[in-house]
Amino acid sequence: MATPDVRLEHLQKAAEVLRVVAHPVRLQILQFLEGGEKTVTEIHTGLDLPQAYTSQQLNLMKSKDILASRRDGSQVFYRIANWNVLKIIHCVCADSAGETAQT
Amino acid sequence: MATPDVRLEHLQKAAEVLRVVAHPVRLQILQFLEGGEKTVTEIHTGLDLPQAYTSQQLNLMKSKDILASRRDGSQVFYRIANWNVLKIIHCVCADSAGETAQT
DNA sequence: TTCACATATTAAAGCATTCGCATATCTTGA
DNA sequence: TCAAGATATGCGAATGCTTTAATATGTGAA
Repeated sequence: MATPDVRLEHLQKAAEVLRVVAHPVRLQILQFLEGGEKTVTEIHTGLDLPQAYTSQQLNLMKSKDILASRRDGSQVFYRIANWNVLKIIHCVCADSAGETAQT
Repeated sequence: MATPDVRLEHLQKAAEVLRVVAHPVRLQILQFLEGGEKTVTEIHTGLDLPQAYTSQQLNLMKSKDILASRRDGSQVFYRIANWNVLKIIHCVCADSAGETAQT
């Protein structure tokens, strides 16, 4: 019995989160962080990405509350703040993985 | 123990599907189709969208195998073909809904 | 303060998406 | 065949995203 407009707002916000997640590099980072928090250096060397580029993606995801960060000295640790995005990844990876092969 | 490259391919494909889903109108259409197949007219009048625009979005999602269609006379019925996208929607809606209010 | 390391910011070029509009195609009934 | 309803297609301007490169800032040690 709710007006459809209420849902539109939800969908708007949902789409916003999805749009950020819908990117190969950002998906890669999120998977990498599934094992626990990591520094920027660990991420950009571990995934072989330029430092500045990595920092940009991290900050983008942080601005959408998908990631959170913690500073320790000169290093900054990033971690997953919105674990629903991980569920999303598992859904969509189960999807494309299910058709091609198993891990 | 797999090379990371194998996963990159997956992520690339996953991101592609996600990018199509990550759009308010397309999310709206997908939710609308959750109840079962509907004609283009039902969709575009039900959601108050221009017909041509609706058809474009439907065809885009069909081209990515998210939707499938069936013709019956002059009408075309669209239905969800990839039910994983529905799971995705539920994840991301549970997310944004959980923080604001319940229905 | 100065150096070296870690991280963040900014600008810009190239490319893709969005969405409205006009119009084309397809289908059925008269 | 013609008209009308249902669906699809092509075009284009505005907007947004991606990515690189250069550079700035922040931190700790000497």
